[in-house]
Amino acid sequence: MPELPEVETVARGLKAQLCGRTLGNVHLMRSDTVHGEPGPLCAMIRGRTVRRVHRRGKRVVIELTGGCELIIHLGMSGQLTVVPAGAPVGTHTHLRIVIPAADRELRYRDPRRFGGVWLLAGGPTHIGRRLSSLGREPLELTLPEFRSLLRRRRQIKALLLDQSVISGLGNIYCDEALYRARIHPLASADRLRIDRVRGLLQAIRRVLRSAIRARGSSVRDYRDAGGAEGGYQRQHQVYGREGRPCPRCRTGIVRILVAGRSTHICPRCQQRRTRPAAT
DNA sequence: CGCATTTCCTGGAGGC
DNA sequence: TGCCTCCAGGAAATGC
Repeated sequence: MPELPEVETVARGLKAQLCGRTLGNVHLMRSDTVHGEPGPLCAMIRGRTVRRVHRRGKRVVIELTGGCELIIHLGMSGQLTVVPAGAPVGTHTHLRIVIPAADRELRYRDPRRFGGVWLLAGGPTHIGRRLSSLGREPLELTLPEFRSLLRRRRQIKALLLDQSVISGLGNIYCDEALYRARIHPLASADRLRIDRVRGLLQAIRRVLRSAIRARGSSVRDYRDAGGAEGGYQRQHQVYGREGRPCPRCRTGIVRILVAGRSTHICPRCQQRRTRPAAT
């Protein structure tokens, strides 16, 4: 499930392959994967050159000349790869963009179709407005900013998963960060003491940075821009480890449901506690 | 407002 | 082997 570290890894891989390249023909096999500006996608992007590739939240952003951008959301099972032009086309490949000078293709494949591609035009200001509903980048948050985001009476995990608040965390990294910070996912965000808030921000940063270093988590479908798996799943301490011992205290990891998501906790390390009443 | 539930979609896992 | 059901989850919509 591509979250921030996976999308960052994909974006970095694409950057190396795409920056400075001019795009050629576009083969759109499933038209409902593309949204945004009207008009034939091919006509809109053919001949444009890739200026920059980066990540915003869980989205890959490919900036093209002429003030237009391709935004790709990988959903659950989306893969963006650059392959030799003649490589066999896998099932559920919805979009191919030829890179003529490199004799390669950018391919977008998404079996479960939770992802999508947006073509945005009209220059940076217009595009910025369209992306303005995305929340803050977790790796850029300061402690005071994080504190202010947490001043709401919401389950902490539900808040962390809310992309309009913080953009980039998904189920895996929420569970891993809450475990490392020893916070119960159902704890109310506005009742966490400052030391817990500090610890949580630190845990989020550490988990995300380690996961980026390991090139993401390949639990099921995730592959990077070169088709390779990530390695961070080997460092998961709670996610997908129901029944196995907590790395800290050996208590069995338990799976509960929070915000409609399966959630993995150590019942001993992550106890629900309420703040003592003020006297 | 917040939270639970449902929807979209498909492949893989497990039951029989 | 084959068929069925269930499950995973990001995000948006709906209901309470």
